[in-house]
Amino acid sequence: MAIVPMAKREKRITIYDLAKSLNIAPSSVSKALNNSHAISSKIKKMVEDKAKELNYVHNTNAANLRRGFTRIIGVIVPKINESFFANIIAGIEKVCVQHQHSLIICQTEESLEKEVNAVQTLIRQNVDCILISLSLETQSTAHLEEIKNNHIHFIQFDRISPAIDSYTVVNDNEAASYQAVAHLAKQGYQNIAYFGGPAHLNLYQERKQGYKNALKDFGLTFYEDFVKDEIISTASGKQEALHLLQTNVKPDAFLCTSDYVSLGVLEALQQLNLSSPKDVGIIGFANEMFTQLVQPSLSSVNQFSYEMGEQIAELYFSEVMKQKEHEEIKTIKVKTEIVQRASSSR
Amino acid sequence: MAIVPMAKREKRITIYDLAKSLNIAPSSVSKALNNSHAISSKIKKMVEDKAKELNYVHNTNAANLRRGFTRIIGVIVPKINESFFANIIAGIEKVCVQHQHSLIICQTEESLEKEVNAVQTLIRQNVDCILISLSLETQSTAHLEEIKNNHIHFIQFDRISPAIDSYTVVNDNEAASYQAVAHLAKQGYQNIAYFGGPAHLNLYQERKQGYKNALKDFGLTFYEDFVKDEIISTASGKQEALHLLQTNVKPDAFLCTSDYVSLGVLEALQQLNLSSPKDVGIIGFANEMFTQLVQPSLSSVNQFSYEMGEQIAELYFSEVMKQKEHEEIKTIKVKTEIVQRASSSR
DNA sequence: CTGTTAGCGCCTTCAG
DNA sequence: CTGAAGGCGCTAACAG
Repeated sequence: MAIVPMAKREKRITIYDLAKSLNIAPSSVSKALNNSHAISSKIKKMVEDKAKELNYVHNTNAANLRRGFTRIIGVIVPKINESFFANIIAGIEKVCVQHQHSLIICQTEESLEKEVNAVQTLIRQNVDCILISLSLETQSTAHLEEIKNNHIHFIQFDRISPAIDSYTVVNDNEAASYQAVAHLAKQGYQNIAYFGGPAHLNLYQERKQGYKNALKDFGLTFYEDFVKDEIISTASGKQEALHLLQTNVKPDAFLCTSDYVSLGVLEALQQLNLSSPKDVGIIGFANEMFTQLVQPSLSSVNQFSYEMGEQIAELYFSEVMKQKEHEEIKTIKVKTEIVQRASSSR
Repeated sequence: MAIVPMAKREKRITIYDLAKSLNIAPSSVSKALNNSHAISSKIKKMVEDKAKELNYVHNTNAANLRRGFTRIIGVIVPKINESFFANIIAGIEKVCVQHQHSLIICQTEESLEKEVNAVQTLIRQNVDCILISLSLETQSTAHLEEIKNNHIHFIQFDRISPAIDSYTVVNDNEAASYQAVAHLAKQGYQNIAYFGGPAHLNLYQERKQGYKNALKDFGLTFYEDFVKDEIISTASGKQEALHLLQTNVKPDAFLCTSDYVSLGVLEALQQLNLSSPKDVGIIGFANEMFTQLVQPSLSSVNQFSYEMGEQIAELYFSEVMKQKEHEEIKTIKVKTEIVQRASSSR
């Protein structure tokens, strides 16, 4: 019985094949395909045509290995499917495509362990740059040092650690928070509570600071009990609001660092038969889609997440990429805007 | 004046460095690092320790080039920041991490041109598999053929083209739509309109078919004018609803293939001083977060997007990856569920 | 402007 | 189980 030969998997077309069939040198083919100026437009044309004819596909991998860089950017976020981060990724992607770069995306699900793994993976993939927003768990930065040690550029955004030197792109959180409180104060609210996230994150410290500063500037009383640092979900927002609203000295407004928390506060009000904005003012952060759809509509700080994504990527292409090591690093502040809706308008 | 030498950029540590410093062969190092069985655990240990000591970083690029595959999966979606797709991506990512694979993400922004480019890019990157949901514009499939020609696995999901053979992961759109109409009928609605997307997409054809079948089975009248195929935004939903609700024979319910369209219908009702569910029933698709927050809350078909993402990836790892070419392909249907809320409960 | 040469770092034969 | 050799496909450096 005859042995049936394996279907031979046709070999990939390489620049050598093109070179051979055109009787020129492989390096010339390479130059032609890379649009080098050191090649005649005649050869360029020949090569392009032949490449099309033979269905040549450039092997990015081989080129990467040879060149030492990849035109790939790694992005690490806590959750891909949180609209704030999804928007940022979309913005980054848009700009990266313009610059012919690809994007590898990792999510940490708020776990330091996964964040460390993600960094590892991206380093091994030889990405040119890592764009990262830290997980809630992250307090150490050894893994970020690894990025530097491997001479990979990196930019922190939104949830950053000041413990490590890097380019950063953030909102002006202190100012945003200040403005939110100022807004509440102007609407006549006097006892303003702050529901923020874990204080080890810069971001929340700044928001708290802006809150405190505004209280002082507007002559409002600061109540230690009104300041909560671990409120980041609808459930915890509701629970804590229920608690505070049944004490002696109660808040008449809430500054929440997340719209989801605002939602929880709103639920608490409904349960207590209080109404917003009449009894209690609410303002959140992120300007999620749903804030304009609930009753009453929720005021929020628009963080311009999509634009933040664009700016992160643009920062990379305009400066970081070109930069020699040990140059001056830079922080970009992305504008914010108070979106006043029903929940804080009285 | 002396010439200052450039800071020499220390060279990357390779398996050769490890081999040299341990007095063994590079191939042994490779085997050790890859957990080959053809190596003693003694050497394995030595190598691992030395790798740690010298901060060795595996160069995935070089390995990819040599091996011919990359453990990278490419994902192409219309929009990263649409929650349906964001959830799918998140689900895919979760499973890929478990299998030590990375994800390159591209968005087409509903443009065929960008879709073609994305496919190109991913092919050049030597991804092992492409997971794709088509743009609204996509009617040709030449670029998908290219994927096959380059022997790259691929799976279509949600917005698929039947014009090309491939694994697919979709909802049972016809059944979902049928159940939605059945639900409306049971609630006593009789004149049910259908607001769908472009009919060249399979997905919408199926939903329309399910709608038609249900009308028939429940003895409801089919009005040609109640069927619209290009309604995919809140604005167009509102506009078309305003139109239909001011004709002689008006619908008393709307099946919308998107929650955003449902929202538009709701706006139209408010403008016409009609109320839902009393006057008009509404049900949408996707079970977006906001559907439970608006007044009245909106019924919707839950498509289990995150789970769909997981299943797509699992399909790849459990079958597609292992498959020889020209084997039987397969379609996975992801369950759906009618989420009944106020807008269709009377 | 074109061609030659020499690796990038790794993995996979195949010998021993 | 270990080692030697070769090449994945490309580009950069240099020579002509």
